[in-house]
Amino acid sequence: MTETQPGSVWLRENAARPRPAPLSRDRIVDAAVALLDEYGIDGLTMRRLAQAVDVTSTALYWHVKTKEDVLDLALDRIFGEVPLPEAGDDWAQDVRRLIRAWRSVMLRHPWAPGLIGRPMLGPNVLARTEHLQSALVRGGLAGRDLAVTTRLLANYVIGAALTEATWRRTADPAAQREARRHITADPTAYPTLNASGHLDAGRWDDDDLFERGLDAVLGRPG
Amino acid sequence: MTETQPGSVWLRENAARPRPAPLSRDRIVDAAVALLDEYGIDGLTMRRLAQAVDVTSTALYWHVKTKEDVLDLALDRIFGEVPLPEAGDDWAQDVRRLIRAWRSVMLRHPWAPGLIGRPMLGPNVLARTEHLQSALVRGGLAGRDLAVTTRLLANYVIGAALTEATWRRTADPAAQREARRHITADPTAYPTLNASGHLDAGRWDDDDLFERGLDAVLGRPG
DNA sequence: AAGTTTTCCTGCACAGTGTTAAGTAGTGCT
DNA sequence: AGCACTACTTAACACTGTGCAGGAAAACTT
Repeated sequence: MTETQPGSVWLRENAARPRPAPLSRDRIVDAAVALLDEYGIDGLTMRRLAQAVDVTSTALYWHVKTKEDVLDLALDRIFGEVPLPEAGDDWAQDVRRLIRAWRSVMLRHPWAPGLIGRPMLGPNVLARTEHLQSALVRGGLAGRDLAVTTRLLANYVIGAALTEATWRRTADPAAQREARRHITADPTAYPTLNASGHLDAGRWDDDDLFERGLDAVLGRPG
Repeated sequence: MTETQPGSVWLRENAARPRPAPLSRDRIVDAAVALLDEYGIDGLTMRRLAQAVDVTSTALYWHVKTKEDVLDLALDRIFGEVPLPEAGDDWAQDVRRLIRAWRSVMLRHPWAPGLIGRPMLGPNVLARTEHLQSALVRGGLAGRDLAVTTRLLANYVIGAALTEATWRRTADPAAQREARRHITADPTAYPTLNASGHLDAGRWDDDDLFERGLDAVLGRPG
C-alpha cells in the first residue's frame, strides 16, 4: 500500500469524492418533463435543461441526438402515466377508462397535445394503443370497423385535449373577454354561436361534454 | 410649370419612381402561407418572410406585433379556403361537406394542424363554426346535445388532420420501416396492433376511414 | 407654400437559440 | 505504462425574434 499520490487527502478532494453518478437519458427526460410542466413548451431550452441536471448544455448531446429527441421522449414518458387497466368483463368500460386517462394526462401536462405534431411511436404510446385496440376487439370489432373506431376514439381524444388545453392555457381573461365582445358585438354575425354559448367559458362542463361524446361513439353505458 | 428640381429626370429616378405600394398585412400573410406550404413550420422565419415581400425583417413589425400574430393570421387565412355551403335541405350532408373540406384544407397545408395549439378566434374559423352549428340546429339538435356534437365533430376532424398530417409529413420511409421493424420484432408485444395493421401504411384508406368515422357520429347517409 | 405630423421603412444591435468541434479528466484493459 | 473509451467542458458558429433610433416620403394643416 504505497502512497503513490502526493499531498494530503484533503487536498485531493476530487479523488476522495469521485465522479458523481453519470447523467442518464432518464434523468434528462425527468427534468424535461418537470420544466415543461412548469414553464411550458417555450420554457424548455437546452441550456435550462442542462442547468436542471447540473451539466453544460452540450453535455446533453452525449445522451441525446437532438432537442426533438428530448421532446419525443418527454411525450412518451407522460403517456406512461396512463394506467393500463386489467382486461375486465366490460370492454366498453375499459375503453372509457383508457380514453379518459389519456385525456386527463394530457390536460395535466398541457404542453403535450401541442407536441402531437410528431410521430408517436414510443413504447408507452404503443402499449396504450395496443390495450385500446384489444379492448375493442373484445367488444366484437374487427377489420375495417376496428380501424374506424380506433381512429375515431384516438382522434377525438387528441382533438379534445388539444383544444381544451389551448383554451385553458390562454387563461388571459382580458383577451377572452375581448374576443367575446367582438363576437357578440354584431349579434347577427354569429347567431347560432351566440345562442348556443359555444364560446362561453363555463356554460358547459368540459368533462361532461367529453363523456357524452364518448357515449355517442360507444353507446350509453349500462 | 416651373422646373423646381435640378438636373435631368434620369438622375432623379427615385422621384420618378415613387415609393412602391406600401406593404400590407394581407401581403404578409400571403407570403407567410406560401412559405409555410413550401418549407414547413420551421422554414418560416421573419427574415425569410421579409425577404419574400422585399423588405427588411424589422419592417414587418410595423404591420404585425409579433411572429405569433403572423401564424394566427396564416391559420385563419387558410380556413377561408373552406367553402361555405348554402343551407340545403339535407343538413347532414351540409355537415359532412363542411367537415370534409375542413379536413382536406388542413391536409393541403400540413403545417396547419400543428398550429391549433393557439386560440382560433379568427373570423374565418368563426364563420365556419357558425355554419357547422347552424346545420346541426337544422338537424334538430339543441342545448347540450348540440354542444356535444359540435365538439365531437370539431375535435374529431382536428385530431384526424393532426395525426394524418404528421404521418404524412414523416415521409422518411427509413424511419417508418425502422419503427415497423421494432414493432413486429417481438410479435407477442403488440399482438392486436400487428393483427389489425393499425400502423401499416396503406392497409386502410385514410379518406375512407375518416368517412366511416363520420358515419358513426352522424349516422349512415341516405 | 411652408411647416408639421404621420406613415412606413432601414440599420444596427442584443440576448438567446440549437448544435458542432476540439480538448480533457477520469476509468478500465492489456 | 500506454491506450481506448466514457462523459464531460469550453469555445464558437450561424441563426433566431425583436427593440430602438433615425430618416425619407407622403399627407395634412395653416
